[in-house]
Amino acid sequence: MDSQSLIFQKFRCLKCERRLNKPLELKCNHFICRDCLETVLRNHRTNTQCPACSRPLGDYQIENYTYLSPDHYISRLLSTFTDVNECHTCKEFTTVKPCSECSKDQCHSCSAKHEETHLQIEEQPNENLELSNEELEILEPIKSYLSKKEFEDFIQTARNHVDRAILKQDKTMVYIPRSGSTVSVEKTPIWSEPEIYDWSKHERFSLDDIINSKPERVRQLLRLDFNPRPYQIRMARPGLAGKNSIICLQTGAGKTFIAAIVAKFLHIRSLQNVISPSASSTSRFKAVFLVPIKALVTQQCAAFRQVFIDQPDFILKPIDNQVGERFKNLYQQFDIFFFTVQKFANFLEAKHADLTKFDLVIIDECHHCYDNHPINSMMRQYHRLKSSGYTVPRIIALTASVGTNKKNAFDHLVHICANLDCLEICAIETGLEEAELRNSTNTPLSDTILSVPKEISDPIVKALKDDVMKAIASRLGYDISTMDNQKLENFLAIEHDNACKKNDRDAVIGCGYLKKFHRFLIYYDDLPLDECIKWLIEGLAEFTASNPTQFDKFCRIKSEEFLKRVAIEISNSMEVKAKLKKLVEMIINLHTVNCRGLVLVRTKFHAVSLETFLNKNSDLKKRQISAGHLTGQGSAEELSLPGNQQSKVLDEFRKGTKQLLVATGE
DNA sequence: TACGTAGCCCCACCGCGACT
DNA sequence: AGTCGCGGTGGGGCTACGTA
Repeated sequence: MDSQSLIFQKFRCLKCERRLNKPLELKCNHFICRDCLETVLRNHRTNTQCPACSRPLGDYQIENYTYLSPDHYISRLLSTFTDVNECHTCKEFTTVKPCSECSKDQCHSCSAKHEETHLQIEEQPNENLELSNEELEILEPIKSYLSKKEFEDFIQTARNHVDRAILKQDKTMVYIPRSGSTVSVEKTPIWSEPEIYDWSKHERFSLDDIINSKPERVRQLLRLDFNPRPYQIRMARPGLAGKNSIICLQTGAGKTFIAAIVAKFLHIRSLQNVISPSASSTSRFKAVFLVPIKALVTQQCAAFRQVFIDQPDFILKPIDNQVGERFKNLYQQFDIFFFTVQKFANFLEAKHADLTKFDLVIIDECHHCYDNHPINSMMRQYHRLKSSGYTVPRIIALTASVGTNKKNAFDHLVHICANLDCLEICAIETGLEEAELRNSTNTPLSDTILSVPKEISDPIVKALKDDVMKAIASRLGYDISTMDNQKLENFLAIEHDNACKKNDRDAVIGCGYLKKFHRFLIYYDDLPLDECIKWLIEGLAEFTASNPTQFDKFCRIKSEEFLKRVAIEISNSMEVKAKLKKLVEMIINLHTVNCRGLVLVRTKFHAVSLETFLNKNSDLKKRQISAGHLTGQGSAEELSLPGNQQSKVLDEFRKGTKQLLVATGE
């Protein structure tokens, strides 16, 4: 790095790693962008620290910053070097010029190459692609990796994939036509290859023996105890051939087995190489399987053990305690590792593990590889290593939902491909494979949307809105009569904040009451009255101050009036809500021996109270249907379920002591 | 328990184009 | 010129999840 770069290094923001924008000097003499400091303060709230030296920043207030005065040397220097910034292509901090086409900063050495990419795009007369400027911008980073032909193929594949994924009628399937696919390898159908490599006569087998063999043969060669499906073999091809690939397949279609087949092949071959004295490679094959959540570690590990059934000792069993330093020993002993991605990222960070020492990284649920997700931070390290000339592991990425989680599917897919360094997208082909998949997996028989008539004005809602809430609001000078749910929610949140800042006790209390009532109305929209009332009474208990003001008393009287009113309504034996009736009806209709049901709801409270409601229902009791609830561990509420209770509920559900599961998570 | 990562839903807002 | 509908965007508020 030349001296210029070293100086500019100093102008980097500690947080965003770009050139300082509105620089602020912290007490520890480190510099940071104003916006970045605000982010730090907002996100860390209590434990704010300088990103460089970890000195506490607790006494900083967003409102109190003074910008560095213009005569400060950093500001002065920055204003002199307006043409200094990070080069968009090589990421070096140096003198740059904005590109005349896309106005992205380019350094002197990159600008020519960069301009070429625009020329190439202009040359493409292919009107089928119809890329917008935004799309071209997205594609820019990956363009430099690819030849023109590869780039076109890639776009075509991405386009087809997205179109198919969006237009598909059957939501359980994702298609990708072979013609436009970048899976450009062998065109020979798997079945038509007559010659089969005979494992019994030779102790070695090659790549071709796997990719061109019938399932039975692959089973024999890889010593599996099941027949892989033909599409699984086809989708394993890029991986077997040493290419990074994204395997896009619906849940339950055997993504994990595809990865396992690749891993097993490479593993067997590496063992042969280790044994053979003439072999160039002397190290054993190492792979790591990364999953986003803990529960998947066990699940995927079990799937791998099924594939490595003859050599399970190479697979590290899931370990839930701290590994840390011990990882180095484990690395020697085992060949296949399973981790949550966060854990693995931590190992890398702490230098317990070294990415370059792995031959294969399998990334489950790879659609998360985006923005600041831990998977992506690991991939950033991968890219850094790759660009510095290190040998990096190959990637096999698994997902069921690429291109669907973000607002712009195309953008998402391309980002995922770029982030994962994958140019191959493997998905089910229309025709034979599609039919096969349909036969071998459980697909929904039907989906139905049931409509429930809107409830006609409920006396309880009316009483709360028109009487109680209105009265409290008008005392505070709010007009909430015209606000709908969302607006009111936002309004109350803001007013509550303001009141806290101003230390306006009455307004804080009032907003507190209104928020509770509003929440109650939202819950009551879906849930049985008794559960909601129970929740409300518990919630209102927090407003019993020791020395109540006039306004406190007013609010309390109002809410007591309301609760009395509700008690009367309940004693008049109100009808069960239409929605809930329909739910019970549906459960009874669909119920058969040994079947299970899953009810998905929005909040934890929904889950818990719906469970109670269902378990109380006499019609369900008669049929011996009982429900359990499953929520996340979340933060410190009594409604959260700790991990062990989660598995307990799931166990009951599997065993069949509970046939219904009410769970959060949409 | 606190924190930081993420997604989803809803609404307000904006710009655009078609229509009156 | 004004109105309407549409689609995209951004913010607020909620959630789940893993880690320390």
